[in-house]
Amino acid sequence: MVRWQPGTRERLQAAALDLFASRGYEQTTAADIAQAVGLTERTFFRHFSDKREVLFSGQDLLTEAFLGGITAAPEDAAPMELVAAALESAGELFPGERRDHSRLRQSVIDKNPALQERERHKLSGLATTIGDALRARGVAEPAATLAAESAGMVFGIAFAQWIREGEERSLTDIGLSLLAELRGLAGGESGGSSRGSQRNIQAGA
Amino acid sequence: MVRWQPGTRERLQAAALDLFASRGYEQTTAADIAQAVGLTERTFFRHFSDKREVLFSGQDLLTEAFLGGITAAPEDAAPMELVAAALESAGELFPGERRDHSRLRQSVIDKNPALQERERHKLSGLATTIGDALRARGVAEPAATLAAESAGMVFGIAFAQWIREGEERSLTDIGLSLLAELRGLAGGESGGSSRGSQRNIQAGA
DNA sequence: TGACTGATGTCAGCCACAGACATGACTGTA
DNA sequence: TACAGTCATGTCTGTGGCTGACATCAGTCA
Repeated sequence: MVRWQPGTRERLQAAALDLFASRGYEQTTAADIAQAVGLTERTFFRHFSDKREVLFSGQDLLTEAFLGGITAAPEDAAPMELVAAALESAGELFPGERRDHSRLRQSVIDKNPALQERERHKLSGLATTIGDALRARGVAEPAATLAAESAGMVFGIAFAQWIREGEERSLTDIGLSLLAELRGLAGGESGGSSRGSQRNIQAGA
Repeated sequence: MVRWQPGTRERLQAAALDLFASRGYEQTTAADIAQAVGLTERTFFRHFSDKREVLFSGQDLLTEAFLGGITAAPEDAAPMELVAAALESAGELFPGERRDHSRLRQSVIDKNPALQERERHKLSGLATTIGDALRARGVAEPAATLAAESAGMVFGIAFAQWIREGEERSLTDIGLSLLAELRGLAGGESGGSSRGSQRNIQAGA
């Protein structure tokens, strides 16, 4: 098992993040990254289906966390409670120590539209998978799709807040708080006089 | 104004959709599309920033429709009411006659991940713009972001339903119905016994 | 020992896309 | 009429993302 240096993917990912952060994403070629860890461009593309993907591995772990939260929830949980359970479970994947790394990674993504596209796509795939899980648990349409997409949406907003400078709450706390806010927003009197929502708490509070 | 054939962009778009639909997206080169309307590849890329973009023009119209709905809403409308207004306004952009064209276009997109990425990205950009509009109207965070993303999310789901075979309701009807469903889902008793959501109406009903 | 496997290298090629410059209507103006 | 300016287009050339085909070669297993 030591025929070649192990952890090739990880070394490529680390080198890629380094180079992207220092030199910029577009200014870094796939060959640069490969060369940085003593490999060839061709090998890079054997490990990652495309150049962007080197920043987006580990998606499966996130998906599994969401799914795990749903599976572990009580049998009679309502859709939005399943979403809450999923968010809690996913939040555990991002302890405080990971915040700095996430920040660096996100700063790279935020500078490049192509990377933002991929990020959205991943989030969207996550929502699709959650939707499948909800339907498998018997949640009907369109509730399953709405709840699943809401989960992805809340996670995305929560994550963005989590890595904001000065933010100290855990990802789970932020996510659950956003979910509560959404419930307040959506559940509000449909009649139409909820000026109250204008003075809602700040996400950063 | 007739120096060159007018409507170059539109002719390129039509040719692209044709070729993508018959031959497949990846099997169609930018040069193929250009040639189909008597132009060169270079000219194609002067009209569209990249190959995918030829399928995604007209985004501005959609954005404007959403924004128009928000602007026209009563001063004291709650965030989710603004979302409803935006959805109504956007729905008008897609009358029944456009359904078939939308279906064809979507069938191409559904077959190619790269195109799906771009589609999500556009929807996400739309949500961002809506968020700005909501904040400009005084909606606080995180309500503005949540409402804006919800608008994009509902629009996306509604659109997918609108082009489903057999669907006959208008896009606006579907969108408003989904929004109502979301409000029911989210607003439901947070206590945790809404088994009722399992028998919610089908989107296709 | 020898067949086999699996990660890697090498080579050649396609295509998306971009910069630089030329062209050839057509327009406005003197 | 002539001449300069504009603008969409063509031409040429180059880079980088990505792929298929084939070779290599260390280690594994029969």
